[in-house]
Amino acid sequence: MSLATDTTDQLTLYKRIRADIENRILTGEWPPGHRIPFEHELVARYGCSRMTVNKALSELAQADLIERRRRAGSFVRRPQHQSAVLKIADMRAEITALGRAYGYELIGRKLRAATAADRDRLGVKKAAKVVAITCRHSADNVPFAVEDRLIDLASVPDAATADFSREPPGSWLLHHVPWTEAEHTISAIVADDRTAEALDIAVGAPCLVIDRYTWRSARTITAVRLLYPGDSHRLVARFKGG
Amino acid sequence: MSLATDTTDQLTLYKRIRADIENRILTGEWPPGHRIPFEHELVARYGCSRMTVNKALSELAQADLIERRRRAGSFVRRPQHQSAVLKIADMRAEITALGRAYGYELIGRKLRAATAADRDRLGVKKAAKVVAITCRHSADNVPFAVEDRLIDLASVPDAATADFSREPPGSWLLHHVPWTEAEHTISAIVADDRTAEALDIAVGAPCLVIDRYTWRSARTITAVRLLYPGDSHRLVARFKGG
DNA sequence: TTGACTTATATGTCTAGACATATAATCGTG
DNA sequence: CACGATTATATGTCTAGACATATAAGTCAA
Repeated sequence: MSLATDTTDQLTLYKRIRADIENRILTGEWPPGHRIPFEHELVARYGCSRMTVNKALSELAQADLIERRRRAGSFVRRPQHQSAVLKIADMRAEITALGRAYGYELIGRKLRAATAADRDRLGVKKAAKVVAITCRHSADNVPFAVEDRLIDLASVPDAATADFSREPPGSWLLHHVPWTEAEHTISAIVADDRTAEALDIAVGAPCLVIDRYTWRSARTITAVRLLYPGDSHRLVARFKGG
Repeated sequence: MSLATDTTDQLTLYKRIRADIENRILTGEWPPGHRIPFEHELVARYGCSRMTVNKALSELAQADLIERRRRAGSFVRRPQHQSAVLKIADMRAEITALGRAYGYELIGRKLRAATAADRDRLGVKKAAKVVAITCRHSADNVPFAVEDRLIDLASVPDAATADFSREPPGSWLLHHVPWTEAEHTISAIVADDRTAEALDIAVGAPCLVIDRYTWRSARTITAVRLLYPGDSHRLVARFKGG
């Protein structure tokens, strides 16, 4: 089997080298732990300069496919933990992406000094002002999810005056506070009276719960709880890895 | 404000350049759409060769923080969709990572020709042989999740003879069929009699359901349904992005 | 056998060039 | 004005070197 003739693509050299090695790893020809040829060997094999193979190997290392160790060489990494990329677009995008009509309804909005429960939810210690928002998202006029959100005004003062009667707080935040980090907790509950009514489902029906806690460089921004009807299978995540 | 004096870290030059630009983007100083200085400008500013700033910019482009356009320049990208990295380790790792004792119990294992339902679950059309496995994972002797799995023997013939009485099929597969792709569907149900008994919870209690469908280069491998007690908040996902 | 020192070596970073290539901007023409 | 041809330019890739640095492996003494 030749090295690089299976795909006669118009690839640049370093991309071909990278693809060659990637294929060997993905097909299992070079299993985890296997030592990749040294850079100087690849240089000889492909007849190019070391910078070129270095670029290919560096990208493979960045993708966690190989591990590079000084003096020792480069090695195929063992499959990492399966990690799924869960796309949680903002609700409007999520629903319109499904080809359904997006509907939004503000149920409640309150500006208040943080209660003990608020502080706990946001993970802050000192007293602060917060906005509490409850709203509902619907798809084709059917309830899709209810949202219960807390925004820390110390981090996002503009949220005090923002008009959430038309624009969902998630979309608003996405445009005003980019590049955040977040932590998600996914769980299931059975609907209580209030939830059942909001989602138009039966009391005792299963609900999917996503708690998302968002911050930005150690500053809390918002905590949100999303409730979905449990039978809807909407959190689809694809992942690559092994 | 100086360019690179805030962090006097022992970083290599290209990493410092990358960090400088990244900071400017993350702080909002350079908002989406902003044009990054041209390579030759950065060369002048940092007093280095073009390959060095090119490496910094290439990595930022790989990380989707900037977009590079020939002749036009490099531009700060608008925040992508929030995407969460959902780590779904194999169950043993997941439980031991929590510092709890892992327990495994095979409940049933059947080798059979695929039924219509099996084919549907696996997403294959032609008849095939499958292994159906039901098992339970426990943490500190408390039921943690029940697993209901189907393995396509056409793709993984070894699974026919593998001993799943000691080793969970997930771990086994992870070691025998690396580098797969998968799709997850997350939903919620209420426990029926069988589920309630298996998880040692009340009938009607909420359960979190993860359906994972795994393939490898267009070949179906396995379909698994995991049932967790709904109150356990174990699917924690952190994400970065905006 | 163990620990400290030395050496060899593979990777990490960097340079000062080069040519390729896509494309924004300009210029000319109908 | 519209449209096609030309040009300028920023990025993309590549080279043939260089020195730095971490570390596996070998060496030697206690």
